[in-house]
Amino acid sequence: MKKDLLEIHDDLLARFGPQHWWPGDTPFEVVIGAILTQSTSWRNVERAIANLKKQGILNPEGLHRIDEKELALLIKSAGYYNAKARKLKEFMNHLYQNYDGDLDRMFSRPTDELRQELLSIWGIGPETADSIRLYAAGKPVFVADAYTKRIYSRLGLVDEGIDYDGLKDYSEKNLPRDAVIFNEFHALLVKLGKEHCRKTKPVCCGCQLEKRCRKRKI
DNA sequence: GGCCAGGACACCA
DNA sequence: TGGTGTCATGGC
Repeated sequence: MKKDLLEIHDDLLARFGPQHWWPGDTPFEVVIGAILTQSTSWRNVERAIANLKKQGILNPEGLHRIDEKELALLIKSAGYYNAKARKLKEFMNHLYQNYDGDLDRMFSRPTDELRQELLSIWGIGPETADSIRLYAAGKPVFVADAYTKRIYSRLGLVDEGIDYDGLKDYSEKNLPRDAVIFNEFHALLVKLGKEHCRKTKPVCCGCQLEKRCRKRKI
């Protein structure tokens, strides 16, 4: 079974090439992007990030100081902007109250404790917490998302009703525990999902995995 | 003009 | 515990 997911990883890597995830110049930028991209296309997030950079506040001090309502207007393009502004401020408050704004200190905590801590912050759920751990902190944890579920399900690897932790556990048990592979595989699954496994497409049309897909709509 | 996008939370039965 | 509604912009 372990060979199975790794084979898919290798197939996708050969097909699409390295994805160079996560887009972001610093770990802090990755954290902000992970929150902003919740249920939102990355293209819309890029505009919001560009606005924050333009204002010179894409750093811990800048986002800690800015007023929540003012922040909401700057990230408007990312959608759900009021909710996301609150989420960003909740994270910043936590970071300053516990680590004096030092992200490295936060990331130095044991991986499991870091997850629990991130989940305790309002607005950070399982996927965002794991995205932060993998792509910002470099921890070897798998990030499952809607594309992972759709693709695994269509390949018949998991049941459609599987939850987030089930997807994550399945992936981690069937792949080498390697941050580089977890990083690339998640990015490749998103790439595949965007191009070939959209919600309204019943199968992964045209891709190398087509033979393995079951012709059913989920 | 409808569907969808790199989720999470609140509320209710 | 599981299902549903809400948050919202922008590309296709």
